[in-house]
Amino acid sequence: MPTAEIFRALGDPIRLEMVQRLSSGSSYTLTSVSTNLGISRQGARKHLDVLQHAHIVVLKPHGRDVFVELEPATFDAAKEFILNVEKQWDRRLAKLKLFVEED
Amino acid sequence: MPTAEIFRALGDPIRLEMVQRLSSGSSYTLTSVSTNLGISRQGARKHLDVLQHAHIVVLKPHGRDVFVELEPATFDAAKEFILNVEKQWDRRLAKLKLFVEED
DNA sequence: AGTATATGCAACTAAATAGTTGCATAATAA
DNA sequence: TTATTATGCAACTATTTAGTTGCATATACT
Repeated sequence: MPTAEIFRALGDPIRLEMVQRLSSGSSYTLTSVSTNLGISRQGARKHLDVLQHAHIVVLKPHGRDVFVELEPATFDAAKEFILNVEKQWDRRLAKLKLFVEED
Repeated sequence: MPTAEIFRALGDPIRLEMVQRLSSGSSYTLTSVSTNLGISRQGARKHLDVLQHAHIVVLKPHGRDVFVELEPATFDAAKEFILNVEKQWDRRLAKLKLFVEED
């Protein structure tokens, strides 16, 4: 899964809200994740498609309703990217400091 | 800065590439960040606008050229979000485990 | 002074996104 | 069985995005 697609999926207030609900709440079906977001059920459903394609979420049909579950493993790629950028940036600054200090 | 906007800015392969260059490389001007991306200078410039509005990057004009610098502090919001989701998710699983085990 | 370089700004197009409404269907509840 | 609920699918619109080209301008180099 390309990192950009994960970030892209997280790059929307409604989808972030969904993720937050899923991470903290108990059990969620499609409708329960989709209510009180200020948009229609079908609108919300499209957002869930985005999260699903980015493997942030898994949909598990169960009788008449569909349960939505978070897939926390996916966050690791995003986390790694950020941590790496910060690490490399720190190294840059360290090198720069050495360069400035040498004379 | 809303978290979603930061994620959104990172949610594109070209912008991710720019960020990676900036985190590791030495000194970058607008043109040097914008070359070898497969798009035109003006196309790349628009991506830099996105990164700038999300405060991921700062532009510092200097004579005829403009230097581009990373703003690593901004990544903290994104990192916090991810860490929080993972933490809450772990708590959920722990609680669930307790619930299942109790009888 | 004249040329080359780094950048900015604007107009335009094609494609993707976010959202809607309407209708259909399968599973549950009364 | 009839009504209700959870969902799916499709068509449609408005807006945003990604990219382009063309032209203007200011700084730097020779």
